[in-house]
Amino acid sequence: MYVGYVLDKESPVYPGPARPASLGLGPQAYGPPPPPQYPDFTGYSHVEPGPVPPAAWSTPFSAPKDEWAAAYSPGPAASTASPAPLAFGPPPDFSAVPAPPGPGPGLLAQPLSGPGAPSSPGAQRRTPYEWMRRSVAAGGGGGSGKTRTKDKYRVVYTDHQRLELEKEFHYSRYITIRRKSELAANLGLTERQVKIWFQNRRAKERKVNKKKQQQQPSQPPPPAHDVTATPAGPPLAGLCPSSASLLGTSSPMPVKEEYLP
DNA sequence: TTGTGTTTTACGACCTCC
DNA sequence: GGAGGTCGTAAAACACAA
Repeated sequence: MYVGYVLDKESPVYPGPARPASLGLGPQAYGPPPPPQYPDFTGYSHVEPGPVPPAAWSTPFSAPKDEWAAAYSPGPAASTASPAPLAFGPPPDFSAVPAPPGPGPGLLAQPLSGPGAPSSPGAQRRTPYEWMRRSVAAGGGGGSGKTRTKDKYRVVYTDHQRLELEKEFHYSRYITIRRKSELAANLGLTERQVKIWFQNRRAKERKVNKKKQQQQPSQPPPPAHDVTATPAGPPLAGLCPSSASLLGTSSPMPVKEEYLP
């Protein structure tokens, strides 16, 4: 099935910039709106000219966004940016997104210096997003030769890689094929890695949401339009059996009315 | 320093859609 | 049949208390 998988395994995890940074994740990078497989899904369109960010997730994800803003504006540099709402709108120029403290100028404006790209040197021990600094000790992430079992291993993504992935995730829970390709090229990851990262990220979000709901059992279930979880849930009932099961009464994942059949 | 709990990559199984 | 979704899980990486 995964033809490229073998190649992935045989090649360095971080083959290096596959494309010049000038490839740009600019406006065009947000290319075709919703993934073709989700024709009904418009809330996270990359080209939607509407409010920024798309109202669809501005509310449901307000909390995460706050954390997001806090996490990415820890220092003076943050003054130039409020990554939260602004960075994920149909960005006039994505490269304008401020860089996190550390690696350098524009996040996507410069090519990766490699897997070992330095990460936030000034990061503190405990930050809202610990991952922002974790990879430092891990040898800058990928390609450090970390071994697992015989042919299995896992690398630690660099801060920059995570940052960009998070940004994309906050813009849209489901990445388009095109964006996945571009992101992979720009971050020196494989498309497979990007895909899996998004899968894991969604899983994490579901887990967090589930936890939140369990912690607030007394609260009435949120209205259907209150999407506290996977708002984009492209699969939804008809598309994904797993998600469909989540739509049941016991589901901790309320679904926006407009996405319901 | 070590033990333990949590988070992060990565995969396989299974499912649906095209 | 391929691609990509969820779910469950393994194991490395990491944080932190003792």
